[in-house]
Amino acid sequence: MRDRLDELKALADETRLRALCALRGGELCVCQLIALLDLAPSTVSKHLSILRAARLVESRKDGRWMYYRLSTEFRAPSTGKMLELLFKGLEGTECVIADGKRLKEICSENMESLCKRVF
Amino acid sequence: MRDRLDELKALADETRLRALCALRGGELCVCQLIALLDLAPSTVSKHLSILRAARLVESRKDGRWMYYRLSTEFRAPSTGKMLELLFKGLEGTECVIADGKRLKEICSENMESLCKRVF
DNA sequence: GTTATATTTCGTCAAATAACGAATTAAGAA
DNA sequence: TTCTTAATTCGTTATTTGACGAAATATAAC
Repeated sequence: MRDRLDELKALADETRLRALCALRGGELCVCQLIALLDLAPSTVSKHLSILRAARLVESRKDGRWMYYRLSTEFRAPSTGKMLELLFKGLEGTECVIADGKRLKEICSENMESLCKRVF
Repeated sequence: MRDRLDELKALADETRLRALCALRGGELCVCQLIALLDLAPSTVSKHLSILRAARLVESRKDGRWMYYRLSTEFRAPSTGKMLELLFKGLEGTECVIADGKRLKEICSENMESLCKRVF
């Protein structure tokens, strides 16, 4: 019950849902998520730590950069299926579409200059 | 997005999850839910109104009593499937088993005397 | 009608949460 | 080494949420 509640609480926030949707396309650097979500670095970092604590995302460090991606293994097998349904339900949402466009621009940007911009 | 968030926020609370699980067995009167959850009537009523606002439960009035049941139609088709997965993941949970036993006792009780007890 | 009773609404308080900036950490780059 | 920089942790503040009891509402019982 606790595990399932942690997952649901992690999902029940617009910013974190947007971050998860963005990660569907593959791993992203924290600075890219900061640019997308347009929030303070510390705020985004906190959101990511909540998602990671619920095991919804995993991370890897590469030099100065930290990359986050959707988890492939979850605390319960049903969680993965739930997420797929959730994402399907969110596809086509105004917000998700807008984020998708914005993310394309962000990903085309050079990461060094992106970091300069967001920090 | 807002609809989906309302649903997730409604689900991201232990008391409301317990109430939903209890309703899997069929509709229940508010006083039965009060007895199960062991919270103040006003508190339980608030939780139910949150579930209803998210369209996760429906209600019908019968005389002095108000009955709540799981919705059959949701805001999005995926919601029903998500709920099934969620319930499946919760089956066998210590808390859900305990509630199941307790609910049996509660349902065997006469409703008049149950109400006397909880109010 | 009046009274009793099941439920909801409202106001309040305490705890949890999301936001930020400042300080800290960890990893190149100079 | 020292400096820069990406990211996190910490401390504070404003907002949201969950709990309760008191008051209001609605319906049956008298």
